[in-house]
Amino acid sequence: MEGTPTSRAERRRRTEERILSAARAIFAERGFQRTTIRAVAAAAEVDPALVMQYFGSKQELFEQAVRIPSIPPLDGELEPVEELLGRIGMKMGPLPQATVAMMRSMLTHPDAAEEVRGKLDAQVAQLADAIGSGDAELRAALMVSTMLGVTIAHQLLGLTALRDASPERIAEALRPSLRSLADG
Amino acid sequence: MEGTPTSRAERRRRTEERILSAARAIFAERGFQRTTIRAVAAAAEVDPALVMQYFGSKQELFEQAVRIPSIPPLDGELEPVEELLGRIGMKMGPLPQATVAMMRSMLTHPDAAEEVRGKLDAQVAQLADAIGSGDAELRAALMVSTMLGVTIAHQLLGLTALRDASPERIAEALRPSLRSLADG
DNA sequence: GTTGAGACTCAACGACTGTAGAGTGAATGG
DNA sequence: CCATTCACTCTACAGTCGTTGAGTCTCAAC
Repeated sequence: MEGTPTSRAERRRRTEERILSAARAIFAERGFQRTTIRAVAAAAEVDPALVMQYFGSKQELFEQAVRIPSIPPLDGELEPVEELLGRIGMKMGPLPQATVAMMRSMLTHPDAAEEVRGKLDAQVAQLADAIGSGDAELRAALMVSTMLGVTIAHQLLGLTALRDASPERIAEALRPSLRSLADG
Repeated sequence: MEGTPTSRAERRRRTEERILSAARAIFAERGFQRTTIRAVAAAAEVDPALVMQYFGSKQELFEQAVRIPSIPPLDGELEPVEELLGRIGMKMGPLPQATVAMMRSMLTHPDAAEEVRGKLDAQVAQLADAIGSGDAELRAALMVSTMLGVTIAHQLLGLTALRDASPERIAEALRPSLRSLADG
């Protein structure tokens, strides 16, 4: 009968996911340096040595935990600028923990900085392509930077004026500003 | 004859300043956690114990080293919005190391986060006052967040599209966007 | 010149960290 | 039923950190 619900492979998979999930949460809350293998292990109800056995090193655990989603400040697959502006609201909503972990570490962990810079650069290039005109790259970079700043202020720092504001309200207030950057 | 150029008090003052300067530089480069009392002491060519003797703790060293300047993304003493927009260029120039240290630590060091949040909140309130209309506070917060994001992308992350851009060009490209936030 | 203060260093502590290796016990496969 | 695999734990090492207390050496005051 297809074995107990917990076969060996299945148990392993679940433990691994439990560790990754705990890691994401703690990395997101404290950043790379202040996150401890022991803390992750405790949150996952597992021995610290097991974390090492599965992921090899703290750095690799971070990479695995943070992998997958893209940085949302202004992502979008070659969508026209107008369409993108219409979707800012969604991009202002709650972020995946992996993204928060990445952003929280980016100013103090060189690898995270490199990763974020790369992703943002890609968004800039893509957006500049959609804009087209003269100094499109600069203006695209400012659009991405704006989204980055608002996201940080809203989600990571918790500016009081933004803390209570709904994503929709923020998006609405922000749209003209971004449009003026896109149009030039 | 007013004594040799290095009186006792004078020597002490200089050593203290040398430590503070080294601390500012290293805190700015690595953030709070990754900065080591030993590294600061080495950079100041001093024994680590002396740093403790002068400042009591790493946390106090940080506070003293980072004290003084205000967070510049959008500071200004009750100046009218237009005047402020005219001065964005200056605010986009190179930052004081103390400010960089503060910003670099703000996502991973709770005390730095609290400090930055407080200063930015104050700027928001001040700016909202200058704007006046309906949802002035939200729009002021978005202006401050925008400056924050551009500053981070430019000075801390080094987005390639912004890295080479002069402060003046950035300011010029950014002005319409900020104006649209200020006007509503 | 002697004394005392004060700038500064030496050596070490205890705590915490990432990490490694040997071990345990259950479940798997023959 | 037995041998082996494998998820998992125990224990410990080596390094680094913030921090401390006792010391040294130099200069100023009497």
